Amino acid sequence: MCSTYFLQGSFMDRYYHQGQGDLTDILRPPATRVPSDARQRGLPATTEDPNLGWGLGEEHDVPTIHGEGFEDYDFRDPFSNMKDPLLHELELVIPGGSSFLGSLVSDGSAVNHADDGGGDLGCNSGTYPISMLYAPPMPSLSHQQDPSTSVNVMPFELLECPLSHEEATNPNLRSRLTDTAAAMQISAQNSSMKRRKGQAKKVVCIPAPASAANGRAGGVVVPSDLWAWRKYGQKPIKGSPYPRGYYRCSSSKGCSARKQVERSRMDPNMLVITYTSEHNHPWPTQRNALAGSTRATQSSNKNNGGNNLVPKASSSPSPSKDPQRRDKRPNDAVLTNEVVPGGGLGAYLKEEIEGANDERSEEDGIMGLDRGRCTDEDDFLFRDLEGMDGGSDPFGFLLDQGGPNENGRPKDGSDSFGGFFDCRIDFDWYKRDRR
DNA sequence: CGACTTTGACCGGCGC
DNA sequence: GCGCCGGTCAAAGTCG
Repeated sequence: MCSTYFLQGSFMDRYYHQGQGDLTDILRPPATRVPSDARQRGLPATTEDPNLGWGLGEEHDVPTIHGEGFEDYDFRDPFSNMKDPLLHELELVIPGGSSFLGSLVSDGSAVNHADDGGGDLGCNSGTYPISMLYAPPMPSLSHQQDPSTSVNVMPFELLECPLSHEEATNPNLRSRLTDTAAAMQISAQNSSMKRRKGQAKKVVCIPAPASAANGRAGGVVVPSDLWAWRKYGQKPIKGSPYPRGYYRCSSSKGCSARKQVERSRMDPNMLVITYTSEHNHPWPTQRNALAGSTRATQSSNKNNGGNNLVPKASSSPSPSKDPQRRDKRPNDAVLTNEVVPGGGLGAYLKEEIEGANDERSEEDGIMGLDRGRCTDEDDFLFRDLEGMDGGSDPFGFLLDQGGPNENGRPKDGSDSFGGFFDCRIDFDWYKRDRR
């Protein structure tokens, strides 16, 4: 059996809605409410609950859950032996600085709420699930029995999977949750993960410029990280209508850090960013980050940087016989870097994905996207992106608040990803079976 | 000039 | 062995 664990939290909303937001607000989980019948339900009243083990002496956000099935949630189990799970993993993994593989404790009795027909999965108004930990049934990651806990210790690769608010709250869509997990599994198994065992890899799912997609004005927060990235490829991905962009670190020559950015196939409002390898250089200074970044900002204002608007001259070789190589890279995604002068934390990641609402046949959607199309909605998205507050660092939660040390590493010695886990976020945990 | 993006070609792993 | 697929390379073009 394979269980999928959902993390749910509202920190993104909280952070976004706070505008620039003080990182300390993210690093420190705020006191929040607990269901009045928490005791009857066996829920922890506060994070002091030793079974929950947050250990911060503050209440944390236990979501309001409506409908049947909620009784099946047991926040004390299977995490009864864990401290903050993310940080637990951090302790296990980060010191090596090269792997995000760890163990997640499961009692093997997770409940599948995707099929229970119950009501609200548990999203408070204005919150949405952030991510999902998925335990891929990889041969090398078979379950192990932990004799001390009598529960299954399920190695997992940290995947944070798209889960939209709508998916979480709409019972009709909830069956897709398991599909999402499956899609992530397929993606993972098809990816270099399988070919590069042991390579550090982290998948982060973050909200895309959802307000643009939703047509809401303003307030778009686009993820950024400290590093400067240069796009070196884009490919359509089988099974996904959205292409995947490939980026490598341009902050320093010879840096092997890479990331892949794609829009979630399940929720176009979510971005799935996959980081691989590590930076072998100090965090870029603002000056470094600025290098070569201005054009990206400008080009994004013109849809795609210009190339796709003016068809490339016939200098390109003739199309390949390989159907995959035949004009299969739609300009669906444009992700560029933007640096915030004085912002202190470097490059924005700007993104536009075209065709999020396109209705395509699978064949067309995956293999035959028209190149160079750009919808009014995309224009709107760009306008929205331009309206971002340049002084904010919307992705700063990924970074250790203390910044890097002289070696370019976060002060705690973790790798560049570690800062992400340094953030204490009031996650709520759900467990869910995946069949 | 040097940064960027775009995009067809190339490469290697994997399944059949 | 072949084809599919994901990841990368590199030429071409853009931009400040």
